[in-house]
Amino acid sequence: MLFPGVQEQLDIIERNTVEILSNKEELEKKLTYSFQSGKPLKIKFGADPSRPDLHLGHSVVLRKLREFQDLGHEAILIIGDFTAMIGDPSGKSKTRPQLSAEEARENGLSYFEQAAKILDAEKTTICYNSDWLGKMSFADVIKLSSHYTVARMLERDDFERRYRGQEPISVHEFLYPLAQGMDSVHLKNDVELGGTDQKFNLLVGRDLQREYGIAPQVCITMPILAGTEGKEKMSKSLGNAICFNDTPADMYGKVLSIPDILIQDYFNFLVIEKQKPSILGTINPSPTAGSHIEMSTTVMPASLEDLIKNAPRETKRALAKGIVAQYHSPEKAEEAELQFDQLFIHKKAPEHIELFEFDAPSMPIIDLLMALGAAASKSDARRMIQQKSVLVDERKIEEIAECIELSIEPKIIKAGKRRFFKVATRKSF
RNA sequence: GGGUAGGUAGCGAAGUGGUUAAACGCAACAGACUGUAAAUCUGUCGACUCUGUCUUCGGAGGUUCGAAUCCUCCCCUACCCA
Repeated sequence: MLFPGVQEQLDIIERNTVEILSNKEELEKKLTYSFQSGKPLKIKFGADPSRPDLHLGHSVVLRKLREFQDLGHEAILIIGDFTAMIGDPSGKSKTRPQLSAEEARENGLSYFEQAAKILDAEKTTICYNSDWLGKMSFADVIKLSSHYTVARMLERDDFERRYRGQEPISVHEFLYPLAQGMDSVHLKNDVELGGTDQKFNLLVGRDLQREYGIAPQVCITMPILAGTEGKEKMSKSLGNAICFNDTPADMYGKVLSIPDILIQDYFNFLVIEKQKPSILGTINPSPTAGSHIEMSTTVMPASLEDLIKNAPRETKRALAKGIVAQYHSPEKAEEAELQFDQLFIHKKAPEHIELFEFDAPSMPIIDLLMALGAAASKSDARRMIQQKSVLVDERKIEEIAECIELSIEPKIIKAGKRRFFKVATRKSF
């Protein structure tokens, strides 16, 4: 196995990271050993299968894992099915659902399928931590917990904050970092990746490896990506996430909606390194200065900072297109952009609208909205009509009791600013 | 085991016998505006057979003309003392 030079590897690995713990030299040593012996390093990343909807925030770490793969190292994705089965109640009173063994496996599989959009699936090792954690006896657990002290646990900033704030901390919450650490003991991995919020857990793994006589892992933390609203971290439950499985149109629109100050981070963390120049190259840095005059055809790609400053809109559009292209395809990205312009600039219905067919010659508009899932209740549907946000074939619905005639020829229903449905009958009456 | 404070709509949080379907904030939805699904402004935001009706304030009973508000029991959560 041939690896790139150690320095070259370091440069790639170090990019976009927040911290390398305990230090870069340790990583360098591992890389050097690997380079000389021809043995790939084992890179561990733990996945939480209780939330199998991957979003761009996850991609930051996954991308780093992919970079390791491309350098010839072994990526190990650990599905934390054991911990998911117990149900992690950290947070407040958010009784997390306890997953059954099957659900945990299923979610884990779904996680992997999504992660494969970034990882080299062929070269990824998947492990389920129930395989070893599930076999531990109570005695093993007590022994494990004896390796750590309460004081050290309380070093963790959120534990400390909760303790001082007289908020509850369950004993098993102390066990979570230890369980995660046991994964590292079991795998004997060389490096573990995680977001900065995982720093403590990563370090526990390092400590435990040492306690169990294994070479301690290097911990690499990656930045936490802000969500589309620009403040909180990206998270499905906060509703500010862009998911791998979002449709091209959704994804494109969501990227465009981020505040301008986020463009730089998104570009740096979410765009594949080698695609960056070509994306920057497509942006016309001075679109505002006379749109009909082509200034120069041989401009060097401007720097990202300049582009954001001078052409935020164009930069963001290129970013959005680039991201959609990654998760779908360049064609879909192009299509998403056209559709977006169509919808928001030209205020027209998109070309592809989902068709719903019914077995009735006509339906009250309220029932129709319910059936389409456009309204949560009849009251909700009523409200939408009262707010004059429902259009059938461009005609605004004014009457709550109105019946819509259905035919084989589909009608287009617009509910709100950007929800469209096509409705038709299955047969003629 | 003892004590204290609590459990209110998706979340947070007022209300402590009578215009209270329940203030306010967030989220959500809609409209206007916009390079944007951002920001801002405006409106909506329990359900229904909708100018009215019905069901909600941890659960079950009870007091009362009338209860989220008072009483009893139960369940749950947090903290303090042991």
